[in-house]
Amino acid sequence: MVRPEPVSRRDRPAKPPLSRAGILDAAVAIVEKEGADKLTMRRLAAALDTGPASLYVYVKNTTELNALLIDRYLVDLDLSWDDSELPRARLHRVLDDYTHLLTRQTGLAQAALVTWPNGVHYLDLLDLLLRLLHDLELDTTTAARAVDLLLQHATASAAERAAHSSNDAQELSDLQSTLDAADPDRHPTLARAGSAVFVSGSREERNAWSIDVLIDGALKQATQRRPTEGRSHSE
Amino acid sequence: MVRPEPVSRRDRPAKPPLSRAGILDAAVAIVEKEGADKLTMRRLAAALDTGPASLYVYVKNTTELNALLIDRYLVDLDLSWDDSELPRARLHRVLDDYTHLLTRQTGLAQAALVTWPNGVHYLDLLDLLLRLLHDLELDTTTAARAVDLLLQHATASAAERAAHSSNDAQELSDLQSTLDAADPDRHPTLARAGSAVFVSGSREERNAWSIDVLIDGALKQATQRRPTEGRSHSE
DNA sequence: ACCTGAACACCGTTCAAGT
DNA sequence: ACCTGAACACCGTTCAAGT
Repeated sequence: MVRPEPVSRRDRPAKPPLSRAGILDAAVAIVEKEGADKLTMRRLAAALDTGPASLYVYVKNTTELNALLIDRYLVDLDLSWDDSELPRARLHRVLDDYTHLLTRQTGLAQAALVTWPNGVHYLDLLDLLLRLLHDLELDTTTAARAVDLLLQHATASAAERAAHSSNDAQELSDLQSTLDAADPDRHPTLARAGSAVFVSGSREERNAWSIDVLIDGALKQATQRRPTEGRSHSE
Repeated sequence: MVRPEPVSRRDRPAKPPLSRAGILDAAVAIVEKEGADKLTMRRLAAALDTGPASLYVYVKNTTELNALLIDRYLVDLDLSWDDSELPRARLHRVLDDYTHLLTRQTGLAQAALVTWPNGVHYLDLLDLLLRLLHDLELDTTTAARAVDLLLQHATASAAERAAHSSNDAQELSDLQSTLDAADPDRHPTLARAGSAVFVSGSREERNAWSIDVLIDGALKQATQRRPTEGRSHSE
């Protein structure tokens, strides 16, 4: 019974001690090289030349790992704002950037949807969004809710795109043919509209449209609140 | 070597032959009893008293299984509409129902987010939504996009709720404490707003607010288009 | 032709035992 | 005290072989 020779211990000069930062670096390397869906506790441990159990000393579970990873990615986001750019345009840009960031790696957006990113870079993003919405004359409560809605949309869009564009996803034609199966008697409105309307425009254009809808809708909500501004006696 | 006696063959009278419908029934039973996250090919096969390989004769993969299952659940949705109910109110009700349906079982919403439901009941839902939006004077293109946006919001909300409320999710307090960690120098807007604004109001109220934002935003978009109505020469 | 046992290639998490 | 080998309890999917 020949045991495989233990992988040479001298290759890396004294395998560095584990640490949150080191684990995160290795995680990024895996995501970059193999995609976020290949980031597993076992692979991560293997990359760090240890057993999976060791990771649990530094990271509570997979959910926490994902939350940390997302924040780590957020550092790449451009969050500067000089007033030469109109707030609405800046809003579009940062949300596009955010969506792109999450789309780059399959699985990252998925994680972001069900995970509150945990870290300072996420707070940076929230701060900028709030600032921009304030600049559009939204009150604090409305702005906070709008931030929620805008980020939810950006994240969900990224998750959808990543899911549909990769591996064993459904084909776009599946949706088409489902829609074409609309029975004019049972689905008159749908049949009259035609399946084409659901895929009209480019992804970028649709996305920009959605962001404007969200902003305008929030603005309307803030306006309705305006009359009661001085002191809110009703409601 | 004592083989375990084969589980009695006479318990169920002549194990019924497999079929798409039978598989789906068994899937619903599992989801109902153990939650959608426990629905796996292997468990499903076990429930049908066969090996997992057999399922692949009727279902392409897990993604297709989920798509079929979601449509199967959609049958419970109330899609009637008599004009005694204002279109906006009806819109709220059907979207609430849809969110509830997906929230009931962890994992169902997750699947819906990355999977186009496949079947006639989904078309029924689309038809009603389109009809209601037309009634609010939206043109077909705007209505179709609004449908997308409304369903995306409903699905994402359900996924978030299901994820955060169950099993090994992050605590709500995690978000609170992340927000409270806002450094007044680095995150002035956030710190001034306070962490409370991000969790103001009940879930139902926040949800209703979001739906109104989406509807109003879409209405604005449709209005802007109105001037060019007769024939669209520009753009 | 239709079905499936068994195998392949993985997972996350825990805990007793080692240093 | 800190770390981890090995085990526990699972996954989805394929394919050669059986009826």
